[in-house]
Formats: sequence, C-alpha cells, structure tokens
Amino acid sequence: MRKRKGAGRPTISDVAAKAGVSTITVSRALRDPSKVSDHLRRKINNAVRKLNYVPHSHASALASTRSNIIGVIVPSLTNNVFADTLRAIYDELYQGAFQVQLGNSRYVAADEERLVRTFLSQGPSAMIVAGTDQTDATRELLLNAQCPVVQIMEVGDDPIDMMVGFSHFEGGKAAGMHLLKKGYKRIGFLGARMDPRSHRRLEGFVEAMRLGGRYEPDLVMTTTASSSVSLGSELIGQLRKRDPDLDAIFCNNDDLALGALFGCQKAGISVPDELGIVGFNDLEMMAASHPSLTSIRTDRYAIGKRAVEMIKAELEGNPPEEKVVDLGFELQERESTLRTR
Amino acid sequence: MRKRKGAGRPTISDVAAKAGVSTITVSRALRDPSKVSDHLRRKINNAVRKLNYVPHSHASALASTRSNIIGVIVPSLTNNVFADTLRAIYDELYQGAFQVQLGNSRYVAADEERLVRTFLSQGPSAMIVAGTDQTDATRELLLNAQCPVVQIMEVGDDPIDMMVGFSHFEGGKAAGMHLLKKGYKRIGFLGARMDPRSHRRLEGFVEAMRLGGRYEPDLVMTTTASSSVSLGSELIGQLRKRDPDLDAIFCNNDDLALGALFGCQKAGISVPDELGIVGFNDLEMMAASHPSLTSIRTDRYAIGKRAVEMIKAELEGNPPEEKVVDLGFELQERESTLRTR
DNA sequence: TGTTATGATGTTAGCGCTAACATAATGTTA
DNA sequence: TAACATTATGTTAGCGCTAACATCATAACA
Repeated sequence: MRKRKGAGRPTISDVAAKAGVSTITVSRALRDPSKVSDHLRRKINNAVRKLNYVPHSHASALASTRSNIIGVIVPSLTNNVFADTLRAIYDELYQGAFQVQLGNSRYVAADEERLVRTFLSQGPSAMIVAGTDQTDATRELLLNAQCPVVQIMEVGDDPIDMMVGFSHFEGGKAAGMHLLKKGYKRIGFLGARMDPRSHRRLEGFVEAMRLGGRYEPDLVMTTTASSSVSLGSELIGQLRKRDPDLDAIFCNNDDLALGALFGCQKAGISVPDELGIVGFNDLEMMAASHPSLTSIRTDRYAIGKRAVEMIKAELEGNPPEEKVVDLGFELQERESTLRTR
Repeated sequence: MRKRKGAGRPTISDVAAKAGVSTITVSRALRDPSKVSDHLRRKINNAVRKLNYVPHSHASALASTRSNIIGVIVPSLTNNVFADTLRAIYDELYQGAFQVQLGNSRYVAADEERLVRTFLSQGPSAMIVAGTDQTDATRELLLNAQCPVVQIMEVGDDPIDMMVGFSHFEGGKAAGMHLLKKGYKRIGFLGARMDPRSHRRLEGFVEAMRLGGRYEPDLVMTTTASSSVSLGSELIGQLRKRDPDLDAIFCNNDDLALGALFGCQKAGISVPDELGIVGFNDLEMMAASHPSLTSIRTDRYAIGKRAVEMIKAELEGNPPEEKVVDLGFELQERESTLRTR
C-alpha cells in the first residue's frame, strides 16, 4: 500500500468528521469564529478539545502563503538593551497565535540582509528589525514585503513602514548638555562597539560640546571592540593618561560607565568631584552603584511593546495614524554628576 | 480561471524546468548532493542561482513531517546567563540550514509545557530546554518527540535524551567551602528568584556549612523576587541588621553579589575584611569591580556550543557516546574574599 | 553471456491546510 | 410574492515539497 503516514496527529479532517461538518468550516471556526454559527462552532470546539487538535502550522502557511511567524532581528543577544525589548515583544505576543522567529545579526549588515531574506521566504506576518541602517538591498526586500515592518530602537524620517524608538543624537546631546550645566570643563567621550546608533550619540554629544564651546576632539575615545565593564575601566585610565585634566565623561553605554567608575575607584579618583560620569540607557544597576550613576533612561520595554501593538493594529486593519513613534528618553541625574564642591 | 497565486517566488518546479530534470532530482541535489550526478548537480545549482531560488520551508516541512526548526526554550531573556548560551547556539547554527525557534517560559513550568507542545507541533529537528525540572507532561512530550532533545545548564542522572551543564549543588558547595577555607565564621546566603537551580546551589552551600560546622539557618535569606543589583544591595542590609556579626555571604548570582558590594560600600563596610562576598556565574563585570568579586565561573557559551554539537552529531547519525556532559565550573578567587587581616 | 547488484533518475500521490468558487438557506425590499 | 441581498456551509483544487515506489542504465559477477 502506498500510503504516506503523516505526523500521526489529528488533522482538521478528523475534527471535521467528529463534528459532522466540512473541513473548511472547521478552518473558519478556528480562524474567524464569527463566520460560523454558534451551533456548529460549539460542536467544532468540542471536537477540537476531545481530539486535542493542534493545527499544523506548516500546512496552513503553505496553503495561505502566510505564516504566523513574526520575524525579529537584533544585532546582539547579550546586550541588555535588546533583551529588555525582546522580553516586551515576547510578553506582548504571549497570548496570541504568533510565533517569534528571532535572528541575531551580530552587528553585521550583510548578516542582517541574509536573515531578512530567510525570514521573508517564510511569509511572516510581520517583521521587526533593529535600527535604521539597513543595506539598500535589505531595505528593498522589506519595502516589498507583504507584511507590516517595524524598525525599532531609533527614529528617523524615512521609515520602511513603521518606527518606534528615540533619537540617539538627542540623547547624546542631552548627556553632554547635562555635564556642561554641572560646570564640568574638560569633558570626554568613551565609546565601544560604535555601531550607527553609538555614532549618533557621539554626534549629539559633540553638538552639545560645540554649543558650550568645550569641544575637544582629543577627548573622544572610541573603539570597535565590544563593550564591557572591564573595557570601561581600561579606557578611562587611557583617557586620563592622555589628558590628566579630564573632569567628566559621557559613556556610550552603562557598562562602560560602570567600568569607568570602577577604574576611578581603583585609581583613587573621586566621582563626581574629580570626574563626572554619565552613562546611556539607565540599566537597573545604575541606581544601585556607589556612587549611583547618572544615565539617559530609555524605555526599551515600551519600545518592544509598542512595536507589537502597532503590528497587531495593522494586521487587524486599523493602521496606526502615526507611523513613527518617538518614545523619547529621560535624564536620570544621580550622584555621579552631583558635585559637592 | 480558478488558479491560486502562490507566493510568487520561484518554486522547485521552476528550477527543475530550467535545469531540464524532474523536481525530485532538484530536491535531492539540494538535500543530499551525493545522490545526484556531478553533471546534473552543476546544472541544478546554476538554475538555482539564476532564479534566486529559496526553498519554501513550509512545503518541505509539510511533505516530510520534519521542519528545519530547532526549538530552544529558556526561562528568561534578560538573564545574562541564558544570553551567553543563546549566543553560542546561534553562533553554532549560523552556517547550517537550521532555524532557531526561541521560547521564553518566564520561569513558569506550565508555560514551558505550552511552549513544548507548540514547538513539537511543528516537527522540529531538535529541542533544547533549560534545566531538568520539567513537568511530568512536558517530560512525556519530549520523551516521545521524534528528535534529539538536550537539557542544558544542569546535569542529572535521568536525562530525557541528552544533557549539558554542570552541578549547581557542587557549585554552591564549592562557594561555601571557599568561604570556610578563608576563615569566615558567620556565613550567609542571599538568594533571589529561587528557581530549582538556585535551590540546588543553596543545598550545596548548606552542605558545605554543615561540613564546616557553620550552618546557621537564620543567615539564609531568600526571596522569590527576580534578581537585580538593587536587590542585592537591599538584602545585604537586611541580613546584616538581622545578624550584625555576619562576616561573609554567598550570593545566588552575580547581580546580587555586585549589589551586596554596593550595599557594603554605602554602609561603610569593608570588603573583604569585614564581609567576604562570593557570587555565581562569574559574569564579565566581576573581574572589573573594585574590589574585584570572587565567583564561581560557569562556561555558558560552552554549554550552548556543546548542545548544538551533540544535536548535529545525533542528526548525522553519530550519536554521542556520553549522553550527559558535565562541563563543571571553576572558582575564581578575587579580592572580595582576599582578607588582609 | 545471462543474472544480479548498484546507482541515477523519474512518476505518482499525497502531507494538511485554505482560496476561490458554488450552493443552499434565510432575510429584505418594493 | 418575485427579485435580490446576505449569511452559512460545502466542493474542489491546489499551495510546494518529498516519500515511496518504478524504471532504466551501468557495473559486477559467475
């Protein structure tokens, strides 16, 4: 006999037979219950429960050319910033029938392009990608994708489709302005990784320094090495060697800021009196350290949540009015910039 | 006309037509090139390239009842411990044709069960789940799954299929023994979240204390709240209030340890002289802090890497000899337990 | 030289689901 | 009450791929 065996699980036909209806009616009852009478719907739900029926998502995707996958591509899995956003996405998608497909582009644009290609080949229900710096090809792919696309973490003026984030330029500028306001004179910048968003934070910082007449290119220290607490500790040492009069720094991110604090403690430099420190993102630890660390608070969780809300709205036929949502940031002023003298 | 339109992308038939062969030959050339002659393989590869053909994974999964998905379920996305392991899994799977499907069980066994059910319904190529504390139903599902299953982060004596991790009991015990060896007398335990692995670390710690004749139930402070640096700072204050003679603590994890250090600094308690601190996992920051923090180093990256290697071996028909791999841990002794008096 | 093993390719029939059309049952309007 | 919408359900034919079997060519062997 030439039968193929299948997966051995109940299929939609089994449910249909049990409920005494056709398969399409079961299909409708499951996807859009309003299209089926109460009477049949009840019978079908009973059959589903009794058989413990779980739809075969691949068959559904093949027949409808649309999968229940929401593709998410982030540049890092270990960066807490994305972890918070991811958590929000997962939390928000927890109830529904969507599956998250997570890709890690490792901060490489070509890898992102490859992932987008792979994900789109599965006919996702939506795509979420980090940042606004896609390659032309990636952009093109996403523009032609037959699904909502949200760029997260950052805002800009030419969204592929939708955007949720904040301005890293303004964030960097706010950090710089704060240090100026506190009366610091020789203000440095510590940057690791230096992805496009880091660059824009630096640009904002430079803008602030220029406005305050304090821009000093030599005080900008960046590396492509990936960020870490140890690195912050090391870099602050190097920068102080380069310029002993340095009296404040803005760090690319909170890991570096914490590392800079440790570096100062090791070298016997008092924070904030001898050196002011500002971080970026305001991770939880910033409030707990001693002294506590000033940072630019960004709401990563809200970004993920909002992105999913926009996608859901779009899929339900209520496209959001605002395609670009700027969730802003907030300066969290703490002891590390609270001079006592 | 009654045609359905499909996804509009080239299909295997297009490739077959272009190469002048049948579809099954294309299918074979792509999945197991050794089954097709050099001559045809070359023609097929050319056609694939020219048409920019990407297989429709849903169709493949439907026809073969086996998808290219590797399901991974972790209890947290924000815990650095899992982030490192996840990164390894992604790195290791980067080349091949597998897709990672990541689930977040949020430390809830019932959620894990639900995810396992969903993932298995897609006929994954393999499953990776964190820990050894699945519900009976989850265990049953995974036992019956027609794919390799790896339990990660921990080892035990009754693997569902395979295991890669280390003994949390022994880790906790090693931390306790170290503090005893350093001459600390009133040694406490700080624990947050208290998932099963945390419990076993506590049990190991208690065992060490008993062996040293220093077990003091009152010095064990745990909470179900999720772990954070701030929490560590808070808990150490509470525990010292409860017992002012406390002279060392073992923290459930590094976040708490760092928080405890901050708490001590705020309260003017010198580490390590007045209070010794040991953390768990040895995240990168532990070496950078001032004073640097002693911790139990665990190789999370290696766990993920090894898990994928075992899966690949299994899928290629070379089942690994050792089904349970204990990657151990290593005490990293640093300043926080280096008494000077 | 005929018989059999081996390898390369093809034919056919689904995998489980849903789009597209068809039909039956009911309500609405003049 | 005829004519037409509207709603509820069904029939049919794929979506794109691969398992299972079939066929043909070539090599291997007695």
